[in-house]
Amino acid sequence: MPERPACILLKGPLMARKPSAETATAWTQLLRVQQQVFGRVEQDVKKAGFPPLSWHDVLVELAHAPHGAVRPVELEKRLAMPQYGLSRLIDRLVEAGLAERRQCPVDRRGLYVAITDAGRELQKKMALAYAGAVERHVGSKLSDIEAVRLSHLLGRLN
Amino acid sequence: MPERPACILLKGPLMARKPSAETATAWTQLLRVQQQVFGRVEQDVKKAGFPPLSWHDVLVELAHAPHGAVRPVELEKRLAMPQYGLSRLIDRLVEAGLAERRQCPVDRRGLYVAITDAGRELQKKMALAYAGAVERHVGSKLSDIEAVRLSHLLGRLN
DNA sequence: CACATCATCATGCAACTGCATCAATCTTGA
DNA sequence: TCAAGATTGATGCAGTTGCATGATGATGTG
Repeated sequence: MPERPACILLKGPLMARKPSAETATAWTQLLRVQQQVFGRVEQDVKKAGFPPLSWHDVLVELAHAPHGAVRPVELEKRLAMPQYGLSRLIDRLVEAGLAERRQCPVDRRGLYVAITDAGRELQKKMALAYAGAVERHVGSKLSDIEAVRLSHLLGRLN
Repeated sequence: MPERPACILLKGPLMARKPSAETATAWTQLLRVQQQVFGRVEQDVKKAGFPPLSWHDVLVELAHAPHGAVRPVELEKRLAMPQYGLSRLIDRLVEAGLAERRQCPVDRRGLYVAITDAGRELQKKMALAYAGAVERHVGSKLSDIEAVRLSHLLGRLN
């Protein structure tokens, strides 16, 4: 079977096939619900006196890593975060005394970001507030079966 | 801003029940997948030379409203956008000649935001690029049945 | 080796966001 | 009617993000 012939219709912006109504609804729901639920969870955590959730994401990665240290490059991949965003997030963590930068012995371009004791402590406290908020805004609204189905459907988008 | 109901169980950080593993997975998937998919769609639209998707959201609301004009208060509700965010988004739309502010005859605090011809034109073109990107990044990855199930599960979180 | 290319991380700048607050107007209730 | 309070919208400020680019060190190739 020959390749689909190069189609002039696909060249310009007009080539786009339209999504079905079902797809459109799923798209808008995805945006809206994620925004709402994320907002509620982060608000709860902030109102408990904690920094943004992204701080926690990094601290968890560090806390669970051997020696409490990870290369930024590795964090970028694990957290799907842009390089400049991570660089500045590390700035803030360092500024707050929660992490420190160390020279990487094997690659002198590179770094290790290491969690401090204060970082570990904050991470543990924050995890409680975070978990509570997720339970309140997600766990209590879905059965485990539904949660699995949701994860699975979301996974198909990746 | 509505007060959160006082709940003694929510007072300390320690009271928080932890979410199940299923819930936790659903939460992380929700964040990750939404971020990824939204990023891809918005990138596609931007690379086609269009402004952010939020512009489109407002333009669509305006375009479909009677007389092409809506009160900001109404937009806030429909788009679930914070008041100051919308106020500034309107600034940008006006600045770009896509909308204009008009005095509201029935409430002198209020406004009407009205779409311009240029706004209608952009909205139409943008809708094509937007629809194409959604079809590419969402529609093509889910059957309609799955999309309905996804919408339904997401709806339970709201 | 010498050079071009790539990988890693930082940063200047403009745009955007969140928060608090202000100004103007409307609504309510004694 | 009038004062207290609520609603509507804008804005100053600090913090954050996106984009492009720079600086430095690694890697690969002739």
